Amino acid sequence: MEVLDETLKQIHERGMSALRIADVASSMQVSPALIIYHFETRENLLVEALTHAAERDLLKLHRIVREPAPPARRLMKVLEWYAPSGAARGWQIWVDGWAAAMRDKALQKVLADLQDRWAAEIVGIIEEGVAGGVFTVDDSHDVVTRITSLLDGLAVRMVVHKDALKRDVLQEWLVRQVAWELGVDQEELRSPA
Amino acid sequence: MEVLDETLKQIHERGMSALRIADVASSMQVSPALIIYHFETRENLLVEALTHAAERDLLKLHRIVREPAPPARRLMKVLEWYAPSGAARGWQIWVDGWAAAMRDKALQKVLADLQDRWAAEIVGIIEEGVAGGVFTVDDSHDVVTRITSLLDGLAVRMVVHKDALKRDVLQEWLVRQVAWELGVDQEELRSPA
DNA sequence: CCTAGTCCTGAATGGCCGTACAGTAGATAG
DNA sequence: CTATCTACTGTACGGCCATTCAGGACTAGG
Repeated sequence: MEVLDETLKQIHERGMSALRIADVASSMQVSPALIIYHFETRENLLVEALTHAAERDLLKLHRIVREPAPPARRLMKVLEWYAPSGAARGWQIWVDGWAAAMRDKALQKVLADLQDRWAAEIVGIIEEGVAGGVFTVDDSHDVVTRITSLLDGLAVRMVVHKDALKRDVLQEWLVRQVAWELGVDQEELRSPA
Repeated sequence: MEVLDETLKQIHERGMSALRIADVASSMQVSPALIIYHFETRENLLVEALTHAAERDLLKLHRIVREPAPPARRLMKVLEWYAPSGAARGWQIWVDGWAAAMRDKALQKVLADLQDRWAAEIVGIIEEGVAGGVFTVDDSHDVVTRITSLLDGLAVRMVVHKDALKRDVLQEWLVRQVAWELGVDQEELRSPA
């Protein structure tokens, strides 16, 4: 949906709480009333926009997970893609989303679903690796929670305190952590030149 | 300051972006104009409130750091206190703060200072431990960034997706991570019964 | 006393914005 | 051709809220 993309763009620029229907409408060259016509309320627009963003991310994630490549390779690809880059476009939205979700059940559900499906995909990769004898884990779900939590925390540092953390350092630390969690050598995870 | 405490309470209840001067004023039984009289603008009130919260946390932190106890003990005490509990009162404010700070330089500075001073205190403990031969680290500053990032990420899960993560599991994982980072045995970190 | 300063108030002001509503234009179908 | 439906618009309502302003009250210093 065009409107949802524009809404996400506006959220990225102004922040979720400052999103104005009038802005979205004028960017799309339609009347504000039309937005309400389709989405009923501003709240609802926000929820659908985040859902849309989540769905898009999950699609991309799924594509990587399906690729024909060894688990280690795919896992690192996922993490590389998920990790914030300079603009960190996607991340700003999630941080905004966390803040909003603390007081909004609908958003809470959207984020919880996103989180669950994310975790499930990664758990999948890891269990493939375990089955193939390359990874050794205690509880793959816990491992995923820990790895993604670390990533979230590091991402906050990049997004909030701009460039307090370089992207390649983040990447490096991620490799280190993953190697430890999965009982493999860091070299096996590093992407080939 | 009374007003700042009340402001923090309101932020906690309604969220930063929804804070209304009128609410703070009426809770304090004064006129809204008085708030503006003292703080000039709403923005400014928010910045000062967060600064106040940061200062309060840093004071508490410093008290723990100064205690006469082995470094390992003090480090765990700090992390136990910083970790979110059920209500997670403090944490909600920081998540809100992150979101707001992404678009507000003044807040960015407040949070960056808080972060730096936090890190510095913990680095202090770790270096004591290293000097005493109990800890082994590569770069103590990096270690702190990693540990606190993990904590932030786990905290998000507790605060946003309420109770998707039990407090004692979080604690457990923290011990695990710290033990690894500092090259000590987990048992040496666990708090004595 | 008087002056000046500080703290505080009530009552506007001004602007913003989500939302409701009544209605238009165009397409579709019977 | 008519009736209906859908997508859409302009306009206006209604409320909310930060901020301003013109003072009032109380204090302290001279």
